[in-house]
Amino acid sequence: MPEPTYPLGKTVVIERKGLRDRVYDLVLDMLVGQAVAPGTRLSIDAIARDLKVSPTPVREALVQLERTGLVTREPLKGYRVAPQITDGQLESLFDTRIVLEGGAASLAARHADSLVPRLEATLEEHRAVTEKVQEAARAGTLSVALLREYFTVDWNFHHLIFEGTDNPFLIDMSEVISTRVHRMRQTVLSGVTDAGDAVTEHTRIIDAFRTGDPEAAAAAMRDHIEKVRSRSRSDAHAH
Amino acid sequence: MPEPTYPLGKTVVIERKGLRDRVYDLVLDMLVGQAVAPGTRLSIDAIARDLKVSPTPVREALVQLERTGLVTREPLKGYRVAPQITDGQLESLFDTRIVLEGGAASLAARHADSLVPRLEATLEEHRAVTEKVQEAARAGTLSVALLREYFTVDWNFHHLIFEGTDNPFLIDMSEVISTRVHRMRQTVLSGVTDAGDAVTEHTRIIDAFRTGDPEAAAAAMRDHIEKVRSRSRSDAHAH
DNA sequence: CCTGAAAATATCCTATAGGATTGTCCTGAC
DNA sequence: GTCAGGACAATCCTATAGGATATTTTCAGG
Repeated sequence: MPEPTYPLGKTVVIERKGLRDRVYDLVLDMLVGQAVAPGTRLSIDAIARDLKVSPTPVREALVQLERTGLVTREPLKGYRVAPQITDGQLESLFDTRIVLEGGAASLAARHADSLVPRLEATLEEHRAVTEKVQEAARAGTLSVALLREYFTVDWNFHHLIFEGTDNPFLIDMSEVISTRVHRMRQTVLSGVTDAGDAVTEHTRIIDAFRTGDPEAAAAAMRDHIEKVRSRSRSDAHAH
Repeated sequence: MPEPTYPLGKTVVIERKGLRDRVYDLVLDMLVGQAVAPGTRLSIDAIARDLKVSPTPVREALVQLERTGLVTREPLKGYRVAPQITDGQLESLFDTRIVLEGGAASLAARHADSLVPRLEATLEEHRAVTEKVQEAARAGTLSVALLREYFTVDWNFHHLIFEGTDNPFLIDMSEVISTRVHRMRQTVLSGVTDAGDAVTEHTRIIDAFRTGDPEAAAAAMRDHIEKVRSRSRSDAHAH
């Protein structure tokens, strides 16, 4: 006898998470959200007291966070917010992005047909938010919330391409890149000068996808990231 | 007053690890060592009883292992050995390797001078072990230990190139690849047919590094991995 | 013999307690 | 004033206990 089907529309899968996962989400939001000084101690007991939970789930959440590179651990000494990224590491991060995202673009070109419309939709959001940012910048009322929104839609474009590869390993690695990039933007505080450039470069990437040539898509992506790198350098120098 | 320097020769850094890290190492060795059936339950309490420790450090070790993809977790249900890799995932894994290792070879070519000698040394080991494997295969006395030794020296070559990039992010990602590749070889049990081919292909990679051309190194690496992929396919088909 | 529900067992998850280690502060000697 | 040594506090780490959830077993009814 088949069980009755309930007309729930889209069946929303209820995520059954334990305390550990909720603590993880909270601490992660705190790290990528408000800027917290690198090197700050993350006391297990203190966090537990703050969140009104026992230290046990907090410990497990921090173990999980350690793998993302956002926090570092010294045995018997505790956890700290990962130190500020050095110039050398920043270059390494861009090198890695060029390798990873260039390759992802090449692979995603296989499914360009279904990918391009989604990229266009995201680009439209990106364009809209960019206008709001530029407007606010002229008026001198550039809020942190708006900046965060801008970073999010910007990254959404890159993330879509990773998902377009349909490759679980690459998608997994994109998460690692994502946290590092977001954290970098917090501290370096760049990304305002390139408000317009990013949109036009993303447009070129979509154009490359439309040709269906994987190498063209990869080249457009590499070119974009190289330009982000050079803009980032001049920002740092202007500091 | 400078503190006295102790003539300890090479100062061995004593790793201060807690119980958690030792449990992690033990379980990891068990997973990549002896073949354990995918889907096997990893009971926290059972492992704790086996190792004569409390469940707490075991839980944290498993949280850490979850990030490597070797084990999966279902909240409130427990941990399991990650399921057998599917054919589609295997293709994705090779795609990722081509992207990642091709890019790594390109970047490592910057330091080709210091890298080539180390690659040659590892290749020599690889060649020696290969002969032992072929000999044993002819005699019909191919032990698991010898096979594991072969896989190790084979991977050492690839790992050296990652280290040659001097890029912490790429090196980190190579670890993820490493565990997956080792686990795949356990189950697929390939790698015997290509005993000779791998050495010659590695030789060609070194030759490419000698030219100093990053693109040549990347191409040689991509070519090698593509060949490993096709050999893997025919092995699976022969099964 | 098979089906389905209820009890029993095993397991996961969180909380609490205590030992071990590290960092800090204070005192006293040179 | 500077440095060494010791006591105190804070923190990490492991162990144990108990509630909550999942799984297995048992058993009654068809």
